[in-house]
Amino acid sequence: MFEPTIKDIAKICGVGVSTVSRAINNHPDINPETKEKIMNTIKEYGYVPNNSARNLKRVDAKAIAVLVKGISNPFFANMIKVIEKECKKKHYSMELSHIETDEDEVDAALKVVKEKRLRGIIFLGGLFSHSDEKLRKLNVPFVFSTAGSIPENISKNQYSNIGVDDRKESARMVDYLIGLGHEKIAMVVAEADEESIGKLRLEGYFESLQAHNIAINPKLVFQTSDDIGHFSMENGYLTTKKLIESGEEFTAVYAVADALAIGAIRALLESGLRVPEDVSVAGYDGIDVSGYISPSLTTIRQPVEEMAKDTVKLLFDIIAGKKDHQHITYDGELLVRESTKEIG
Amino acid sequence: MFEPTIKDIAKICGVGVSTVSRAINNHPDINPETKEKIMNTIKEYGYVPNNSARNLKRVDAKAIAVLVKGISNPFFANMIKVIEKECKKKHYSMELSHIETDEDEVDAALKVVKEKRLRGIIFLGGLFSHSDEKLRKLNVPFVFSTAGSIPENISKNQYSNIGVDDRKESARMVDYLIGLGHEKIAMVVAEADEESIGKLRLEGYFESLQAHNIAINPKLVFQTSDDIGHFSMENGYLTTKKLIESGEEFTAVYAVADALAIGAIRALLESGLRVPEDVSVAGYDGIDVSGYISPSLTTIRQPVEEMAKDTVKLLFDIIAGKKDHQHITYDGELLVRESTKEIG
DNA sequence: TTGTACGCGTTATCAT
DNA sequence: ATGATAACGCGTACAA
Repeated sequence: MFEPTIKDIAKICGVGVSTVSRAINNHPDINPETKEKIMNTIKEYGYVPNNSARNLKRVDAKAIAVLVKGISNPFFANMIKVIEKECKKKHYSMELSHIETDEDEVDAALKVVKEKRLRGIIFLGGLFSHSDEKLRKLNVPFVFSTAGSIPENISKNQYSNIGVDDRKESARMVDYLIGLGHEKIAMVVAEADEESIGKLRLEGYFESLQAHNIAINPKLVFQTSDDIGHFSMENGYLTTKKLIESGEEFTAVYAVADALAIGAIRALLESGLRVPEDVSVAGYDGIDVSGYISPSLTTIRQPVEEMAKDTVKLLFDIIAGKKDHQHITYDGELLVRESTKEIG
Repeated sequence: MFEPTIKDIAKICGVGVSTVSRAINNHPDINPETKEKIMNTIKEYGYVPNNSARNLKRVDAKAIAVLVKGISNPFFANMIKVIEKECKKKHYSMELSHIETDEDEVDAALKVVKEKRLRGIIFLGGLFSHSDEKLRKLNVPFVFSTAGSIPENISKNQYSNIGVDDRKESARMVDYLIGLGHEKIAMVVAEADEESIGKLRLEGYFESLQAHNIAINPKLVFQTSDDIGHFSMENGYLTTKKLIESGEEFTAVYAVADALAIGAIRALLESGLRVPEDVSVAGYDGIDVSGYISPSLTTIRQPVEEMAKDTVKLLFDIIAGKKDHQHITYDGELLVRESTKEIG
C-alpha cells in the first residue's frame, strides 16, 4: 500500500512542497489554478496529511481540549455538546479526551497540550487534589467545570472554576425534605470517602440536619458498593435493598445522584412500599430520565447549558487576555416533582 | 515557561539523547544507575515527551482506536468499557475518539491511523454507506460493531462485522406483541429514512405484520422529530403525544429505542392511559434504565458484553494474521417485563 | 553501555 | 506566486 506524503504530491504535481502545503492550509498566496491541480492529485492519490508531523511544527493550534473523567456519566454528554457548539462558533476545534478514574487529569492535560499545541483546557468532572506546582506547569489557561465547591488549597489565580456548590445545594434538598415533615431521611451515598462530589453532598445532608436540630443517625447513611459502577442504578437498587432489610425506620430516601435514586425507587416499589405515599425519594443532577419515569423524580438540576456556555466563554476570554481567572458558582434548581410528598 | 526537550534532559544529565530515550522507553541496554539519575531529572524538570514527535518516528504503536458515532448514546458506554478492559489484557492501549453525526467515519479513521500508527480500528455505530475503494485505503484491519445487518454493497472480505440482525430482532418483538393479541401496534421510529438502524427496525415491523396477515396502517407509524435528539426520551414523549392526539386506535406502542419508549410511557400515563393495562409498550436496546423504571420495559437486549469481547478478540486475531474477516450475527434477547400484556 | 547523527512529514522563513 | 531549506522533538542504526 502506497502512502503518499506531501513530497510525493509535490513531485507528482511538479511543484514544491511549500506550494502543496499552501494548498492544503488555505494560504492566500497561491494561484487558484495551481491549487486546484494540487487538490485534485491529493484526492486522486488519497493523500492524508500526517497530523503528528503537523502538530510537531505547529506553534498555535486554535484548538482546546475537553478532558472528561468518567465517560459513562450521561450528565456530561449534554455539556460536551454545548461546548462543541460554542467552539464551532469561535472557529476553534475541540479535542475530546476521556480520562480513566484512576488517572491523573493534570498529567493527561500536560500530554495533550504538548502533543497538540492547544490553547486551553476544560476539565469536566474529577477532583481537585492537585498541587499548585503541578498546575503551574500547565502553561495554558484551564477551567474546571462542574467541580463541586472550591477547594482552599490552591491559589485561585492559577485556574478558573465553574460549578454549583454541591454542599449547599445538597443541604437545600434536605431542607426541602425536612420542610415536608421528614426527619428520618435515609441517605444513599457514593464515594463519600474520597474528595469528591459524594462527600460534599453528604456534608450538605449533615449540615441541614444539624441546622434543623435533627440528630444524625449513622444507621441511615448507606454507602454504595465499590464493586460496581459507583453511580449506577444497580448500585442504588442494591444499596436501598440493604437499607430496607436493615429494619431502620425512614420516611424519605435521598440519593446523591439521580441514577442511584432511580434504583432506589425500584427497590422500594418491589418491597411493596409506595413512592411517594409511603416513602419520598429525592435525587441530584437533573438528568433527562428523571423527568420521564413514574413517579418523576424530585431532584436538583444543574444549569448545564448555561454552565457549559459560560465555561467556553470564560476560557476564550482568558486566552484572549481579556479576563483573569474566575470562580463562578451557579445556583442549582430544585425540581419538585412527583417522588416527594408531605407527611403527617 | 521552560519546556524541556529530550536534548535538554540529556545535557543536564551529561548523557546522550539516546540514553534518555532508553530510560523513558524501558529499554534493556541501560545502566540502572544512569536510568535512575535520568528519571529523577525528568521529574524534577517536569519533562513530558512530545507525543507528536514520538508518533512521527514510531512505526508500530501496539494500539487500536475505537471510533464512536454519537457519544451520547448510553448504549455504547458499556461496550467501550469492555473493549478497554480487553485491550488492557493484551497490553494494547486504546484510543477513543468520537465522530460527529455528519462526519465520515472512514475519513476520520484514515486520519487517526496516520497520526497514531495504529494496528486496528473498531467502529461503533454509524452507517455502512462507504465505497469499497475508500475502505481499501484503510490498510489496517477494522471491525464494525453493532451495525445492524450486513449490507450487500461492499465486499465482505474487506472488513469484519459484528452485531445483531436488527430487522430480524425487531420482527421478533412485533411477533411477540401480536402473540399477545395486539394488532393495532403503533410504531415510534427515528431516522427511518436513512440507512440506519431505525430503518431496519421499521422493516422488521412491516415484515412481522405481513407475516401475520395484518394490514399495515401507515397512520400508526410515527416519525420522531429531526429537531431534537433523534433517540431521546423527549422525542419519544412528543411523538407519542402526537400519536395519542391523532385519534388513531392502538393497543400497543413499539418504539425503536428504549429511550423513545420511556418517553412514550410517560406520554401515555399523562394522557390517563395505563401501561400495560390499556396500552402495551415495547422498546429496543436493553439499556440499564429500562429495567428500573415502573413498569419495567419489555425490550430486546443486545448481548453487549459478549459482542464487545468478541469484537476485540476478532480484531486481534486479524491483526495477528490468525483469522480472516468475519461476519458474526448475534441473537438478541427478548426481555419480557412489565410494560406489555396480553389483551382480550 | 553509551553517544552521534540522520530522518520521520510537515510548516515557516527566506529568497527568488 | 513559488521553491529550497531549516527547524519541530524524538527514536534508532551505527559507531565507539
